[in-house]
Amino acid sequence: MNAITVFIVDDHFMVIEGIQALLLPENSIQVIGHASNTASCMSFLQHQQPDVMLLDINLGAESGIDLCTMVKKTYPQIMILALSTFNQFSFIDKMIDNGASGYLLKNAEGHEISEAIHTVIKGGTYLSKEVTETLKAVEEGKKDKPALTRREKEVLELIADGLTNQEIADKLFIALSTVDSHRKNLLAKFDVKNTASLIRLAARLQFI
Amino acid sequence: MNAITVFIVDDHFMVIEGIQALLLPENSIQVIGHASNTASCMSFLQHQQPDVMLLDINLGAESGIDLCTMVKKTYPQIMILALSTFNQFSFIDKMIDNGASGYLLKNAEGHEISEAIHTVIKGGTYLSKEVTETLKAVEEGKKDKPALTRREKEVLELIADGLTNQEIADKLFIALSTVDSHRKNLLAKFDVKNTASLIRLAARLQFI
DNA sequence: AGTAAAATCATGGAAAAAGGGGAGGGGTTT
DNA sequence: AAACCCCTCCCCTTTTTCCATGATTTTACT
Repeated sequence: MNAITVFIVDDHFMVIEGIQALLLPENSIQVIGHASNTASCMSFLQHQQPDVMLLDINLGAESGIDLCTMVKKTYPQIMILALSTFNQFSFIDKMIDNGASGYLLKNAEGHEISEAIHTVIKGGTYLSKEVTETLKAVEEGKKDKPALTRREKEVLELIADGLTNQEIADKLFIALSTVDSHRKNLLAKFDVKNTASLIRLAARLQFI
Repeated sequence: MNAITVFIVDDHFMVIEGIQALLLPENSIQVIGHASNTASCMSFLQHQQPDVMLLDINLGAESGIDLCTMVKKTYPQIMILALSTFNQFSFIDKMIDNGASGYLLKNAEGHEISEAIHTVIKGGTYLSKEVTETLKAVEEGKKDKPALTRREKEVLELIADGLTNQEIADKLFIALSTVDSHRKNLLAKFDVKNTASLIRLAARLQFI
């Protein structure tokens, strides 16, 4: 059986060296090259395609997420294993969406890398343990965000813009008392008791 | 002349391997060990002290910044070179404050590491080029942020926490009218006219 | 067509914030 | 010593928000 060929894309020289050192003792895996940016990666792939690609999601100014999409479009048979320091939902989600077969954190143990490579080559999906936990936490966390109605969002925005209830009423062509109602509902939904905490919480939850 | 001894602290196995691989050809530098957390680092230092320590600022759950302080307190002669993926002012600033002699980004070229090590061993300070630029940018950026006094920051935090002026006064053991004054000054400095816009702006400018 | 949710409006009162103006004491800088 | 900033405090007025309670009309969905 031939060794699995692996190509590494990372803008951190240290990491490329590290992965190579870690995979050296693995006879079933062979690192056939590496790149530190989009251009040199695509240029390499024109001549030779690995079985698995270890791809850092953060390539300095460039985006590993975009590169993932590009590679998958042209070479769908290459299995991509995302590599990242960030255990953040937005990244994980995007990479999986864009065709990655796994998400490996850089603090992975030595054996995890080869385990992940063997998993994805068989068509499986490999996620670091912490990553799985993050995905779960996000699912649960979604419940923490209050579900706002269209109008409530609108009013919230205007409050954050610094308008008073009267000004909001004028802008939306509704009565002062209506704005007051929406505002009360906002305070209730966010479970806060005044504007200051409302705005901070809304900001943290990315409503504004 | 003896080789410079180096100790590496990083929770990313790949990075440790990578640095070792990169420093291997350097005859003047010898890696004498590595650790991936605070405890094993301190325990190593009890038996042996390196000339230079490469210290990741982000050790998973632990903080490299705190470790830096600890090490410098007990072994002031060890030169510490901060290692990070993040080119962020707050980190850079804290590490330098806590006694680090340099700040190296992980996307450093191979030769940068040994260059940095040689610089700090001579008592100099080594900052990656991008880091220097960040520091400059922050200096300029400061002009956009209003300069708040100690007390104003304190009051701002408490407002954001949702406390009323009276509650803040009680907490800080000052009169209601004083809190009122600070609040008025905050509105003036941020050039806004009410709490909502104050909090949003403060959040965007990273005050809270 | 029926009903649940959302949006609309109202009244009245208490609490808090905003606006304006003034003032004294402590510390630092020039 | 004068100038300056910060922190402290006060008074008074107006505006705005917060709270309680209740009701009507749209809109959206089964």
